[in-house]
Amino acid sequence: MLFTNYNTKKKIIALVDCNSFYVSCERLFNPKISQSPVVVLSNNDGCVIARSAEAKKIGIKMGEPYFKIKNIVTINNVQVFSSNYALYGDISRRIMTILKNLFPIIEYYSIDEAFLDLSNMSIKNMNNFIIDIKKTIYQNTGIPVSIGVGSNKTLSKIANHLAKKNIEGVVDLTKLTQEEINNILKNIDIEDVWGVGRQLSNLYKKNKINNAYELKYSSSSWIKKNTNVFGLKTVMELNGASCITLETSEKKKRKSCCVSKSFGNKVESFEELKEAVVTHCLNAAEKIREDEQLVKSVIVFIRTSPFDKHLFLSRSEKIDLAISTDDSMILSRACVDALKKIFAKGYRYQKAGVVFLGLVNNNEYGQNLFVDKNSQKSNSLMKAIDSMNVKFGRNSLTLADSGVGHCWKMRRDHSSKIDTSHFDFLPTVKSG
DNA sequence: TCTGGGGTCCTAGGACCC
DNA sequence: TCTGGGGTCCTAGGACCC
Repeated sequence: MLFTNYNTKKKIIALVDCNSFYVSCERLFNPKISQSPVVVLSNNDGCVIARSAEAKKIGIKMGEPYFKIKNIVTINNVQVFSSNYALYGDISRRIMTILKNLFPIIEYYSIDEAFLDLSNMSIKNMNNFIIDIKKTIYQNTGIPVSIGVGSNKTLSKIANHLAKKNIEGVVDLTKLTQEEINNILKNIDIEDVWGVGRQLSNLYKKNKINNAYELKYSSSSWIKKNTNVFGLKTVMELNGASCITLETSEKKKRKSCCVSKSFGNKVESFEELKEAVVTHCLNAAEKIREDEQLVKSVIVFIRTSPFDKHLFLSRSEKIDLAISTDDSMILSRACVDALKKIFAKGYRYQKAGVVFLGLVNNNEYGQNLFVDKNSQKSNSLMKAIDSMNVKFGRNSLTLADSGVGHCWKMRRDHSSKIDTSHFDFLPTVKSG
């Protein structure tokens, strides 16, 4: 007989997810809109990326282009905001800090979600316990959250999906019987299962797998043959196994870094494209320097709008650097070289971007025979630029190639302009 | 007129080696 | 001379997530 030292103790995983996060952040500083329908738009005021419950109710869909819903917005007096990622990032850090202090085993899954491992805690009443977490976050930040608990990540996602719909805002699946869980899974549409996107849900529906219950009891050999290991893991987790582990490392470092933006107005000239590409390159360079990483190769891509039926163009060029670097000068030179190779006249470009690949820690790259003596000088120059930009705002100190006019820059017609680092935005409290 | 941005991971297929 | 086949590594593209 084969013995393994698997920890067979049942896992307890909680997923904390902020409700309509970007909307909730805007409401924090604007309590007057706490009952109104509110939406937050993507960069360039392009699409709807967050909706309040009221906005959902009047039929505004996730990802819908803003220009298509302008009528609904006017008729229903919907409050519209351009996205303010500096604000959302700041509120997110506050919430994650609270959670980290309470629960050391935590995965920061996204800007508004975290997985907690509660397996080793002695919790008498799970429902009361997670209601307390919810209250603590609300009291300290003003952001409402939902919490779902299950025996693995996939089931905690499903629990959270249900928690969003009930009044308490929390759901615990760990005390339920198999039959009770199955009845719940029968009411979860296949496309609402974590890890099942558009392609997979089409495939599943064609094969008569329409809900989470049917996926749970589908043939694993069929799943293995027709999907990938992720598909299989999802099925196993629906069956209660724990296959997708928590990524709990303090700071997950990037493996790649991409900065890309659509233009506020279409761009045709090489000069303007160059300005945009260099600006994106400098922003990406600042990000990877903050994480103390070096870049092995860069990709530059440009494209016209996919909705523009005439003259569609999408091109990219990759350049491998001789030596991994974090030097803005070298990186932007490489980006401009790449752009020269792919630029074509006569197109109305809608988007440009820069991707850094092969990121490594800069201390892993210490002693290179070919690192020239100027690199130390450049190092201190980069540090100086970064600290100036932290002090005076992004792009305040930059390279001449990144331009100064920026007529291609983003549209943000609905910004709340809230800046949590500024005294003007401290809320006023009146007493007596 | 106007349709987001930033990530991760997996797989197939090519190049190369022995 | 033997020109098959297995292994590894890399990359582009696709799918997924929020």
